[in-house]
Amino acid sequence: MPRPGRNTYSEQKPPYSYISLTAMAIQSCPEKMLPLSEIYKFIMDRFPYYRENTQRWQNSLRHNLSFNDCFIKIPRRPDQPGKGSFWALHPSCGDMFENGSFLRRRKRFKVPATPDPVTQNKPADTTHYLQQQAKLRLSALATTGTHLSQMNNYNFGVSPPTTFKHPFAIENIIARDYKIPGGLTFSTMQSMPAGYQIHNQLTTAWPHMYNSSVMDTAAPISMPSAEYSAYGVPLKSLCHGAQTLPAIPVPIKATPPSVPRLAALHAHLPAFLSVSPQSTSPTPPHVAATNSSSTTHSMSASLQSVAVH
DNA sequence: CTATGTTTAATGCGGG
DNA sequence: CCCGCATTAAACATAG
Repeated sequence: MPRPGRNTYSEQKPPYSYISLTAMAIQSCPEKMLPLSEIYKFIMDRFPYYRENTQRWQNSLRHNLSFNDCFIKIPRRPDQPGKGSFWALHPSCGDMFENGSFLRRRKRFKVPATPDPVTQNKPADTTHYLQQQAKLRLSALATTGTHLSQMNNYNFGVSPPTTFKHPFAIENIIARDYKIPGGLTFSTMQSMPAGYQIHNQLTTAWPHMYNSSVMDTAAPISMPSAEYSAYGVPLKSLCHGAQTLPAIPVPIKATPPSVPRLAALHAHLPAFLSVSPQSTSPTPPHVAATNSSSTTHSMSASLQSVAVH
């Protein structure tokens, strides 16, 4: 019998699917991308339920990452130590939980079936496609100052990068809530449409989520480097602002059906736009050297020990 | 070797 | 009841 304590609630299974949990984790960090291990950590840090049976749910989680198109892999730069890639959300997957339920999406996000304007013999579309890509990258550059490391064939689809954020957009849930000592949170409550009330309760009361102070200390589950993002971009520029674009992660989804033309794509773009890790790395050497992987897990560790009891 | 990824298959569950 | 999404298990590949 779970004794009536603070943990009673916390150990129940959170009302989120692995997909939403993962999305939360990813959205929670400024870079909008995380390595697998950090995703695990995020989840375990705030949802005690997932501190057990790790083998089971982590396998499921990995399955989800690979299986769902809404997650994309971002390669590590050579100067990024560690195993595995970073995981990010597909730029055009939008708010997958607009329907309000974090357990079940109304529709599985499927990458626009790779209409493969390239593979298909559609020269007209192809050029358009390429132009789109170029534009995307340019705007990315303009807003974030990011230099892209690797462009792969990747379909952004037509849907815009989602400008308006739902009150229940993952960002808003994750967004550090402005806590009041009482444990309540300010959110967009006041102006919340009636239909959202129920969920709003969720966002305010999260019995499953470790919030208080934990959020504040453990939230910056940032990369080993606190100064630079995965691409050596100063975090400050990417940081904060849910509106910041997802750091324009450059996906590397190993889109199965060949991608021969990618090389061609590169060729058509200004060199600085299509910098691949292998090719001339524009990254100043000092950037890489600045921080080693001296990750600091101390905080969360102590927190966990607290929660265990 | 372990962590990370990819895939397939079975099963559960909810909504239309 | 069927379809589609989610969960779980498990085999297998690969990278560090």
